[in-house]
Amino acid sequence: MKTPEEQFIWAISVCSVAQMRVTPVRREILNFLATSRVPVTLEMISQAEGVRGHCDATTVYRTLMLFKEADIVRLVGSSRKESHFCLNVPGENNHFLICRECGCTVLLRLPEITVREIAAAAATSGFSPSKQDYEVHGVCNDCQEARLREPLPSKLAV
Amino acid sequence: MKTPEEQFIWAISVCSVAQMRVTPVRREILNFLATSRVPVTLEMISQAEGVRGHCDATTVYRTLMLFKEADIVRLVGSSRKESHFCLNVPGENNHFLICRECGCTVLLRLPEITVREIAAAAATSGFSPSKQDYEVHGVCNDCQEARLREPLPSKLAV
DNA sequence: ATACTTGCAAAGCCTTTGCAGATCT
DNA sequence: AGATCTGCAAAGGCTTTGCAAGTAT
Repeated sequence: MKTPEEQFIWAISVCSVAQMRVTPVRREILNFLATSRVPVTLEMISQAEGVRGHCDATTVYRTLMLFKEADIVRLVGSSRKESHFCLNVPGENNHFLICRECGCTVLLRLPEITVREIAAAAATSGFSPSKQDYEVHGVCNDCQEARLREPLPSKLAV
Repeated sequence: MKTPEEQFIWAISVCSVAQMRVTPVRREILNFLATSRVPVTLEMISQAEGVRGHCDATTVYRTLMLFKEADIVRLVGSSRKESHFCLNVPGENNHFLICRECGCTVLLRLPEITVREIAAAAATSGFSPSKQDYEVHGVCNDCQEARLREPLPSKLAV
C-alpha cells in the first residue's frame, strides 16, 4: 500500500514519461486524487483546495480525460449521475463498495485469496486479469436505515 | 438458477402484490428482462420485439423506475453513458464483468466461497450482505486486442 | 367514477467539443 | 516560434418531469 506521496510521485512521473506537461493545476489535481481514499467526482476536484478558483471545470475534465488515456486514473462506476475518478496506481488493489441508493463509496478490503479467485473467474471470460478492479454494489448502512425510517409508498410496501 | 419463465412469473407476482397494474407493455418489458442474460439499456428494451412500436421510450423509463422502487429490477453500472437494468430475482446471484472500454457485459460465475468472502468483507463496512451484486470492471478481450492494433497516440505510448 | 398509465413535448444535468488567448519548452 | 494548456461558451445526449388523454379496476 503506497502512501499518498508515493502515489503522487508515481503519477507525476508517468506524466513526464508520457510527455505531458506537469502544470500547477495538474499537480493539484493529482495531489487531490492521491490523498483521496475513494473515487471523486469532477466537481469535487474542481472544488478542492488548490484547484478551486485556479482552474476551470472544463480543464479539470480534459485533464482527467488525458490522465485516463495515459492510464493514470480510471473511472469508477457509481450512481450513474456523475463520473468518479481514482488513481490507477499499479500494484494497488483498489476495490470499492458502492451504495446503490446514495452513491457513497468506501474502500473494500478483500483478502488476497478472494482477489485471486475473482481474477481467475474473470479470466475465464477473457477479461484481462491485470486490469481489473472490483466494485461491489449494495446498500449502505445509512440507506438501509433511511429505508426503514421512510418506507416505500404504501402501495409498494411488499 | 431460475429459468426465464420462473423469473418472469416472480416479477409479475411482485407487481400484483405491490398493486401495480400488470399491463401488456409491462409484461413485455418483464419478459424481455427475464430472457436477457445480461443487463440491458433503456433503448434495448424500447427496441425489443413486443415493446417496439407498442410503447413510448418514456413509458419504458418510468416503468423501470417503478420496478426499481419495488426492487424488481436494479441498475447495473456500466459505461456511464447509459443505464443498464436487470431483474433483481432474490436468491439469484448475478454478478457481471463489465468492460471499461466498450461497456460490454458478461455474466461472471463466482464460486460460492468467493461470494461469501466478498459478502463478509462488505459486511465489515456495514453494507447489507443480502442486497449485493458484484461487478468486476476490467478490459475485455476485444478491447485488449483493439488497443494492440491501435496503440495510444505516440506521445502517450509509455 | 377513480386512480393508475401512457404519449408527447419540454426541461435538466453532466459530459463533450470549438475556438481564441495564455503558457511552457 | 511551436506545440500545449486553459477558459469561456455552446452543443450533445441521456435522463427526468409536466400535463392532458387513455385505460383498467
